[in-house]
Amino acid sequence: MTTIRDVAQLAGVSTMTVSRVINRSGYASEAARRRVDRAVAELGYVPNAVARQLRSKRTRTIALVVSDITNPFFTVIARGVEDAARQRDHAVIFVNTDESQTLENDYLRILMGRQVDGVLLVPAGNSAEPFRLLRSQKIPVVVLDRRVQVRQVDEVRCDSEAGAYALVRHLIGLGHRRIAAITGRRTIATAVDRVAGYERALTDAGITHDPELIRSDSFSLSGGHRRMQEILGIGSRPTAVFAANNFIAFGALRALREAGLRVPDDMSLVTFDDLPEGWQEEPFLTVLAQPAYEIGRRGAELLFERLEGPARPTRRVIILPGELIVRRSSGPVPSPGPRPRQ
Amino acid sequence: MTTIRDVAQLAGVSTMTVSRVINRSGYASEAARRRVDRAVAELGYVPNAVARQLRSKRTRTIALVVSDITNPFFTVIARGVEDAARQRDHAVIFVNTDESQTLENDYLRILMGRQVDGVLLVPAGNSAEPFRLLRSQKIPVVVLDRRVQVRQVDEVRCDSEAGAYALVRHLIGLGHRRIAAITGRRTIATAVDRVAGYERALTDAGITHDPELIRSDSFSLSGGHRRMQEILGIGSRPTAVFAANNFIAFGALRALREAGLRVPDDMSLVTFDDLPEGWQEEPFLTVLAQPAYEIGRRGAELLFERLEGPARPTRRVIILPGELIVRRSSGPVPSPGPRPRQ
DNA sequence: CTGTTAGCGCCTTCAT
DNA sequence: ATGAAGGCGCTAACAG
Repeated sequence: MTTIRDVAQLAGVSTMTVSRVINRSGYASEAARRRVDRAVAELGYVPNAVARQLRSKRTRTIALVVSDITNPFFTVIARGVEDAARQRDHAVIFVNTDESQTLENDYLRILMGRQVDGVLLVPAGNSAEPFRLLRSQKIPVVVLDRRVQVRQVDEVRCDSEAGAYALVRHLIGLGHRRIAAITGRRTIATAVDRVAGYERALTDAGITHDPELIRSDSFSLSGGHRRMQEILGIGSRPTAVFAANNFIAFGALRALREAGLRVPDDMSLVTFDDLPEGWQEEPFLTVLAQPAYEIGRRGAELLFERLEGPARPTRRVIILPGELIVRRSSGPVPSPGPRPRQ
Repeated sequence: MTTIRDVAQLAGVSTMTVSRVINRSGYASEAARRRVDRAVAELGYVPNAVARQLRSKRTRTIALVVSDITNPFFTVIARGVEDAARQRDHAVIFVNTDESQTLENDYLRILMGRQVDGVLLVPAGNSAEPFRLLRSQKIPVVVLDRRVQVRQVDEVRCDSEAGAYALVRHLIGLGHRRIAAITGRRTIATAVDRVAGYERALTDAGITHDPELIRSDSFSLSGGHRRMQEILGIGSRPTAVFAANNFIAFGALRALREAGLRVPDDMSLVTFDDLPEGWQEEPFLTVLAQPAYEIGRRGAELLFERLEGPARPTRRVIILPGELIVRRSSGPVPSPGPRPRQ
């Protein structure tokens, strides 16, 4: 490995001069500059960032902690984060917690050890522990996607309550009055907020909500599938379903198809989360598209602001609007009478 | 920040003893061990990995360089890499090159500076330059997904030629004889290999291939869309299309729908790459599913083997089989005569 | 079993 | 404009 000393030797100057030339800091004569540049090129010298980090106490590295990078929503967030980080010459370490608080905790300790400058976190639970941990080492954190109980933590997310409201109001506009909701675990704030928006839409329309129509499970295919089956089993079926995320929606869709029901002819279906163009053949679901890329990008920028000027004690919460995209999965209430299937 | 010295002081031992206890290396009396553990807990001490890295010359960090993490194929690879890395206590730095060789080069230099122990690379081009660069710093590299001209580089990928062969043979089995192919830029080996498999399948079936039916463009929605439109414009239309990846397939599908053609009634469509369950409503395309997770996982494992025993000079190439999944987008040849639409 | 010494590669500080 | 000394936090190597 070639070090700054090798360069200094070849250029016939001290290591300090090399350092100054490389970092464009301080003075250096034109002659010295040229000789150093030549030596650097000749040796193929690349400064050792680790040594630099040890000296400067900054790693120019941030971490993105999500539940599963395989979820398209988080993937797009990751891309937003990466683009913002590149602009500021920072690297990004990604980790997946699989929604496990234990794993999250383990990872945060590792990341702290690695001296990351900041953390973008999609919290696996609603504990304050991770924030205490990070604060104990003075590592700034920005929470993405989820609302959190902890005070004094910056957040960037989509407005879940308003988004759910828009989706359900759309259904009500189509004439639906019995509308089911399938949401995630109530320990995750988004699951709660989306139900809140759903309930407010019903209330505003003068519809009393039937607790039997609200189901909670994991934000997963199997969760959506299971709860949709349950809903199909109850006495007076709803005519529409609001799914709290894309996985739940696909699970529900599967259950509907298995039951021989057509969407939207027999049942309307709307959901949170759109898929990026290119990941779907022909968009079909009426969705509330979250600005995932922006959540990532702005989250990272908020973090960089903290890193550069830590003297800004005020907490910041950025709530981005979602976009209602009406497609073919939502339609008018099916006419009563004999079911249209044989 | 609390350092190893603080711990040593509180525990009343030397820093070396603390180091030994923390790393479970060398001897330490039960008493010393207990006192150190207590001190560590009391101070909330987290060892500084950066200092460790500087000393030990190993960062326990690998990099994954892909074109775009937003592509589901790479996302799943990333997950495979991350899981393998976690098992070995390594962190992963992700970067996106957007298929730009310049960006790739810039990133590799940055990663070298950060002293990553190894690199998993999906090369943006077919230049040998990145490999020279990495070799100059003795950083092991494993190439994922793509075949590369450079000797002595480990590779893990799916068998593109055989996969294309299987897809096209499937079409031939359905009776198709005029089959178009839309592939990516010929600078990328996978684009070439997939056409080779396509051609071999035709040849084996005694079909002379019409160069007019082979189109090359970027591996993108717009590429697939544009080339499909062209193909629809030629004199004697094909009855089936082989798309070389999922983006091309979706672009082609869009062009077909815009032209009022139904799949598979008017035209069959098959493609490389499946979407993970949960990202699609109801799987529709006949695909050659690549084992993306395995590509990532085994690529990382190959890299770790190199890192642990660098005394294995032989090059290794792991070629994983894809899986043909027949769905509804491929069907028999449409009967001739008046077109079925108005 | 434990401690001392030295130095990883770089940059801050202070001289010159 | 340039260089020498020193140290970031940790651990190899070598004493004891």
